[in-house]
Amino acid sequence: MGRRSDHSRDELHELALGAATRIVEAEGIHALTARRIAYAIGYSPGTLYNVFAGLDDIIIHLNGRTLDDLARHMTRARRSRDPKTHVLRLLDTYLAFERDHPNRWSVLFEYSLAPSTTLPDWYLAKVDHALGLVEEALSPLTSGAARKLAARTLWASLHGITALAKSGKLDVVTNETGRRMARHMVVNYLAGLAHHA
Amino acid sequence: MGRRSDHSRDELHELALGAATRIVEAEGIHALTARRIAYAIGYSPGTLYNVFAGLDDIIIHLNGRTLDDLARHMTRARRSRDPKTHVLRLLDTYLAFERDHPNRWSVLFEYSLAPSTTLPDWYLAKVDHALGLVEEALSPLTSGAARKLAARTLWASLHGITALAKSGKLDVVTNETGRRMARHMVVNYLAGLAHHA
DNA sequence: ATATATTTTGGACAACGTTCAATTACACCC
DNA sequence: GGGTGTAATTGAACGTTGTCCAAAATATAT
Repeated sequence: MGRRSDHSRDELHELALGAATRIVEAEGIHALTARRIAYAIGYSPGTLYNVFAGLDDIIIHLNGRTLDDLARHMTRARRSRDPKTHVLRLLDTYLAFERDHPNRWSVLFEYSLAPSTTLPDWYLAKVDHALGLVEEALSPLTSGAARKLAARTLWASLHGITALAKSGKLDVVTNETGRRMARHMVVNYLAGLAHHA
Repeated sequence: MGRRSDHSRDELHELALGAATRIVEAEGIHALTARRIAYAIGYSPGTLYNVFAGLDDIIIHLNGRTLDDLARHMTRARRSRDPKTHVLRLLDTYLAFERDHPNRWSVLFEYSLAPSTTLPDWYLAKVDHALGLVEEALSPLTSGAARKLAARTLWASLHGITALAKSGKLDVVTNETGRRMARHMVVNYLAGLAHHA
């Protein structure tokens, strides 16, 4: 079969990412193969390679989308002038997203692409945007480069807690313990920040 | 070829893990295949499946060994009655291990085995042992279940910082920034702990 | 209508984890 | 020593995988 032009390049891009999202959401990254995505949208594997550089490229785009969704979800947190209150609310939205989309969360953070491949700029911009939400919450407490550092530290720490709790690598059983650890970390870290300031 | 008895079952176990360690250390987990391990020790792929349940099993054993090495390395940190000093020294040994064995560190923390497979007890015991080193440092500050929680929170947070810094997912460039974030987190978290106590 | 350009395909390739019948070497007994 | 049974080892096979590419088919331009 030759040229079909049922869909434009952009439409194919969109279709493929939609199918990839559904597959990952339902069955995790193990089920995400080039052939499955292709057949799910009614095309052949080769077509995907006209639109994407490869499966890694698809996963990066998928993660970009997940990052957008996560950030959008976090914007629903009620704001507060009190950093602790604000960050804890952000934490709740973060954990709710992870609870509702565990497989996409896993791909976003746990999938490690081939070494020495750097993430594209548009992706890092999305990361910055999500981090901006945390920075905003910290603004009464600190500013400038220190605030950027603090937001990244918080973000990475919460990621570590969620990741290890989820993987069972901490001998931590219940889901509730993960949330307690995360809150515990936020409360004490912010107390330290406030105390040092 | 039939029975050779060049090596006992235990020797094969040891040989395979040694080869796996070398392969991962040199080329990362992508290079770790059943065939490569087998040919590296002069046996065929099938033989590995008499000794291990599968590649995942090999990786778990490999990680157990890495965990031992990491814990042994951390015991070299000089102790201190001051929790902050002690934990910062543990952090230095941790980061030194990650610097010297980046690929093994990645496999230890970033490799996610198939979902719903729980880690064996002997593995969790090793985790507990490493966590015990952190608990020890925290003993002047807290005790019992709170200390266990604090040690796990610290460990997981540092893991998150190291992991995200390493993967380039934080728009953080230099290695030095990772260390600064980790120290920043330890200092403020412990200050919060001390302040709340 | 013809020619050119662009999509799409589907099979090919090498490599993967894993399995297993067949083969071979060892240990034991007489 | 010779025979027998057991256990270890192999290598080919299976069904996958990501990726590539010559060929085919369609859209577009002339």
